[in-house]
Amino acid sequence: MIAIPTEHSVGRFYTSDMRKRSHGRVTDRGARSRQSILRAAVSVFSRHGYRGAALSAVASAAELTQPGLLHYFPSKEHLLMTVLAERDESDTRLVREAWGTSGRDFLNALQTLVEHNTTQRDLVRLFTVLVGEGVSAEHPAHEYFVQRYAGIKDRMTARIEGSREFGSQVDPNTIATLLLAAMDGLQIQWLLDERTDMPAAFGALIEMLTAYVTRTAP
Amino acid sequence: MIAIPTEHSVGRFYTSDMRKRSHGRVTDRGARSRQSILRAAVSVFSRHGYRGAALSAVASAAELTQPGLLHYFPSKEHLLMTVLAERDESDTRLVREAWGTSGRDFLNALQTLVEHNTTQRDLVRLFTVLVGEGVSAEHPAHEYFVQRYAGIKDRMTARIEGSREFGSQVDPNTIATLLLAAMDGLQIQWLLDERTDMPAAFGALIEMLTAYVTRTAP
DNA sequence: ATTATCTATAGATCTATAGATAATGC
DNA sequence: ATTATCTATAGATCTATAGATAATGC
Repeated sequence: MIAIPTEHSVGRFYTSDMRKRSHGRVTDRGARSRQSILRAAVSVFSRHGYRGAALSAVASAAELTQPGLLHYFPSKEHLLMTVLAERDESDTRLVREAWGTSGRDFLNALQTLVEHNTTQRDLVRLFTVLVGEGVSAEHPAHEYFVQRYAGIKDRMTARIEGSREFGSQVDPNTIATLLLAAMDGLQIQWLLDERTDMPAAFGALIEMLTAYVTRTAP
Repeated sequence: MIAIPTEHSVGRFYTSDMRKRSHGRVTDRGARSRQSILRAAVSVFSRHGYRGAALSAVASAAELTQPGLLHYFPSKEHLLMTVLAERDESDTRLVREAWGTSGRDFLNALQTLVEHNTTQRDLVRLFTVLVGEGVSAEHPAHEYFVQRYAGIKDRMTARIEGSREFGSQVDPNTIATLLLAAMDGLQIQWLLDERTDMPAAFGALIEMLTAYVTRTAP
């Protein structure tokens, strides 16, 4: 779930507003604490989910008291949204590079991403847990995930449409849906059983897909 | 996520022990209340997850007070496990029938299941939310989901191995992993955006898979 | 001066238990 | 008699605020 570029605005709301309180000053110490809190939040949220995580647990993992944490993030919800926004940002950077130009390169980029994710257990679990909670309309990150998935799928679809390797025999949107579904589903299985070979299974999908679209015109 | 036969024992522990308190008697009224609680739990858990759901919310949805609910289930955790066990059971029945004999029938049964799931939004959301929370080792249903997925994958793998339609060119375990992943991932997307066409995307996978295995020997 | 952090605490839940009362079934 | 259900409540959290003290940087 980690990656794939996104640029919706949820991030901006929550990332920037915090540092410009009163005069917008940030000391080095403050910047370090803030980062420490975000790291701790990834760890604690990924293990307990948003609802199961106590702010005090995040705070103590960041070596602060719980009100100390709230000096940087006005509420638990703000902390959550900031974690999501900042993660989105850093992952985006990573994938944009791998995002080739030909249809074949596109599939390779996805495969690379799946391989990369096998080294990011905490982050994968974070997104899997949060999107699980987030399918409920009541969850604070629900709208975020709705937007995120819509954006990802749109970009993937456009990417497939733009490649002549994919003939008109397959519907780009359907293929995008399927590729994304496979990535998410594999992560669930991998988190429940680390012996699950995500790259192998995803590779099989890509091979079948490639074989399918090159059937008529190889 | 709903279905696919399972027979591990988690269910037995939690389903049966409740009715045989002291003398094991159950009045009609009691049986109705118990069912009412389970129905309410599906609804509330599916909307708030296990962690976000308050017993009092389940109780009032079942038209009982919160201590009234605890007369039937000694703890929130027992209620959760019973919901999972009883759901497993009823879904199992449904799918066993559709579970054909030839490899083609197997894939058809899965397709039918995906179609059936589009009419079961609450149940699909229940399992998606709970498995999301459950990927964390700290969650009470973690072990349940580990066992459930292992069981499902084993049975799917065996089913694929037993069909001569699937040549030796594909690894049965890989295919089982991929099919299961696609189902889970599609549910996430469908829950986030109901316009997602799960049957179409899953059908595309089946078509590509079928084309792939019949490539050499059609 | 401003930022960072702490202690103390209000107020809201939430699970589970104790014990009383109402309903049901031999 | 036994089961079903309720009221009351203990005890444990958990978020967020108020207000004091310590650290930092012009």
